[in-house]
Amino acid sequence: MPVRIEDVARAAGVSTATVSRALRGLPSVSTDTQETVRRVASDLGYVVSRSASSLATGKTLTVGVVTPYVRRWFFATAIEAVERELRGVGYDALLVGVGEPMTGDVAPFRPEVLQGRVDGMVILTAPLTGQEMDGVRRLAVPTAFVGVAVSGTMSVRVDDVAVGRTATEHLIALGHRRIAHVGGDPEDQLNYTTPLDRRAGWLSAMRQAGLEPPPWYGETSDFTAPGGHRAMQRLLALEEPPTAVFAASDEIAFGVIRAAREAGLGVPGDVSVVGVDDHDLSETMGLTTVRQPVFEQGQVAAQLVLAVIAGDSSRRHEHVLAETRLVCRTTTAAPADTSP
Amino acid sequence: MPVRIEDVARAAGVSTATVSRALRGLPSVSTDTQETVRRVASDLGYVVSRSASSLATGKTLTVGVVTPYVRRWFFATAIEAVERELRGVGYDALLVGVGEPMTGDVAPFRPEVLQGRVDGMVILTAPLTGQEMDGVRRLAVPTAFVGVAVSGTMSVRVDDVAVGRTATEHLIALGHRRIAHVGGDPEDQLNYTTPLDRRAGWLSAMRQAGLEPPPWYGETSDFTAPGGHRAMQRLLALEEPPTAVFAASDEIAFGVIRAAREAGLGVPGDVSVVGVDDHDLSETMGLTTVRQPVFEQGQVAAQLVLAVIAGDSSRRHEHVLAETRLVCRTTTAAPADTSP
DNA sequence: CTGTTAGCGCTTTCAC
DNA sequence: GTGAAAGCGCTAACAG
Repeated sequence: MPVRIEDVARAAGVSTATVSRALRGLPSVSTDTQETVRRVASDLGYVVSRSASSLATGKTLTVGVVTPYVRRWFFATAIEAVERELRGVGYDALLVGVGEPMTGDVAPFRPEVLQGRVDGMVILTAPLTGQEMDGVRRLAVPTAFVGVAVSGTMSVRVDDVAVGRTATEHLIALGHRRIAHVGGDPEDQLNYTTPLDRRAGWLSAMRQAGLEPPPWYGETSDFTAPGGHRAMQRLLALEEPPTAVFAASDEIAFGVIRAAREAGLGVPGDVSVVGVDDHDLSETMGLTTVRQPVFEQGQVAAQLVLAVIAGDSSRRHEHVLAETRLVCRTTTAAPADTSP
Repeated sequence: MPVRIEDVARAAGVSTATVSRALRGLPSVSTDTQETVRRVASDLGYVVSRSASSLATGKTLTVGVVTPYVRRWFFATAIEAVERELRGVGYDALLVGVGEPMTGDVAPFRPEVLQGRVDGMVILTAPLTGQEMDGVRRLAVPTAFVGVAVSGTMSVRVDDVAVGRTATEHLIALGHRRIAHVGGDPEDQLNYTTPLDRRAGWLSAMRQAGLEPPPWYGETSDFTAPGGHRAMQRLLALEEPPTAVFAASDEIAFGVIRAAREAGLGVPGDVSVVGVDDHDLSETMGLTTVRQPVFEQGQVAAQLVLAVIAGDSSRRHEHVLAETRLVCRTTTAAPADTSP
C-alpha cells in the first residue's frame, strides 16, 4: 500500500539508487534529476521507510530520553527541551521511563532493549544502578547526563554544592541562625548526588558562619510538596523550630510554606523559605529560589549528543556547568527576633 | 559487533528460522530447542534488531505520543501514564511535540513523518488543523485522542461542559452571584473544544440560576498561572469585580488567587476561586477544584490503541468519558456580603 | 552523474 | 519440529 522507492524510481524514470541519492541531497546528482525526483516523490506522497533505511545504514535518527518521571517539573521541562532540539534537526525522541526508582514498582531499566534502537541518549538525573550504568556504556552511543556528572561521557548540570551554599548564605545574610534544610533522601543515592550536594552546601555555609546546625535540622523527604509539608511539620514540632528553611526544590518549598501557614506562622514574617529551581509556579507563588536553567540544560544535553553523533568527537567528554542565581521574591526576610 | 541471529543459530546448532521462532515463543518449537536457544541467546547477549524485525514484519512496536507541551501538568501526567502503559507491554513511546500551537514558533506537525514508524498513536488534546487531521487519518493506524472526542476514532476525555457547570454551581450554592470565568481563548479552537465547553458550562449554570453574567466576566487567558494572574487583574479593575472566579484550570487558578491577594483581597474571604484538574500542587495549595483523572485517561487511551493494535477491532470507535468530581478545599466559601 | 548488484538482520512461506 | 531460501525497502560499493 505505501509508496516504495521503486515506485518513485519508475515514475521518475531513474534507478532507485538515484532516487535515494536525490532525496538525501547527495552532491552526485544533477540538479535536474534531483528536482524531478523530488517532485515525483512528493506527488506520490513517498516517505522513506525508517526501518529499511535504518537496517541499511545502521543509523536510527532517534535519541533515547531516559527519565524516572515526566510529571515532575524538572523532568517535564528538560524533556520538552530535548524533544524540541531533536525534532529541530529531524531526530526523534524515544521516551524511556525508568520507573519509580524509590519504590521499584516498575520493571528495572534494561538498557539492552535500546540496543540498535537509538543513535544516542540523554539521561535525566536517573538514579541508575551500577548494572544499568554498565548497560548504558555497552550501548556505546553518545550519551549525555543531565543533573549529574558521569565520568567517561558528557553531562550538563549545575553546581549543587554552590546552590546549597547560595541559598543558605542568603538566609544567613538576612540574619537567620536557626536554618533548617529539607532535602532529598541521601539513602537513595545511586549516582544521584544532587540531594547530597545541596545538603553539603547548606552545611558548609552554616559552618563557615559558625552555625553548626543540630542534626535534626537536616530533614529529608522526596522531592514533592507533600514531602516538604510533612518534613516541615516535623521541624515545627521541635523545641527550637527553625526561623528559616532551605528546601532542596521549589516543590518541597511549597509544601514547607503550606505547613508553616497551617501552623499559624507567617511567611516570611515568622519563617523564611528558599527553594531551588524556579519552578513555573514559583514566580506566581512569590517564592524566593535559586534558579537553575532547566530548559537550557536539556537543550545543551541534546546538542552535545547530536554533535558527537555528527562526528564532533572533541566534545565526547564535555561537562558543562550551567549558571544559577538567587531570585529574591517574598518568602524570605529578616527574622522577627533579630537579637541573638 | 552486535550479536546477530545467525551467531545464535550457529552457537545453538539450529537454523536462524528456529531461533526466530524460539525467541518469539511460537508453538512450533520443541520445548528442548526452545530452552537451548533461549539460554544461548541470553548468554551471547543477543537482542533482536528492531529495524530488521520491523522491516520484515511491518510492525514497529512503537506508538507515537503527540503533544503540544510536556511542561504543563496535564500533558506531563498523561504522557507519563501512556509511557508506562506502553512499556508495560513492550511497546515504545515515540514523543512527538507539535510545537506551540498558539505562536507557531515551531515547525508544523507533519503526520506523514510517522508513516511506517508507529503502530498507533495517542494524541493529547493537540489543536490540530484540518490538514493535520487528514494526515493522521491517512496514517491509518489505531489512534486515540485524549481530551477531545474525534469522530471515526477513539477518545477519552471528560465532559467539559459538566465540569464548568459543577464548578459554577458550587459557587452559586455558596451564595455567590457575581461569578466570573477565566478560561482559554476561544479563538484558538482547532478541534480543541475544552475551553469552549468549560465556558459553556459556566454560562449554562449561571443562566439556569437566573444570573446572566456581563460579557466582561468572561475573561480569557492561556492555561498558565501568569495568564490567570493578568486576567484576574483585569477583573479586579472592573467597577463591580466578581466575588468568585471559576478558572478553567488549576494553573490559571493559582494566578487568579495570587492577583487577588496582591490586591489585598482574602481568599476565600473576599473572593472564592475554583479550578479544574486537581494539579499535583492543588492539595498543598488548598485549592478547591473539579478533579479530572488525568493519569487514568492516559492509561485508558494507551490501552485502547494497544487493544486495537492487538486486533480487537470492536473498540475501534470507543469513546470513554472519565468521571470528574468536585474537591472542596479552602479557596471557596460563602461571599462576605450575603445580602443581594 | 547514474545504474547494477549486493547486502543490512530478521521473518516467513514452503518443503521435508 | 526444523531448515532453505526468498524477500521486507533501502543504501552502498562498484562500475561505467
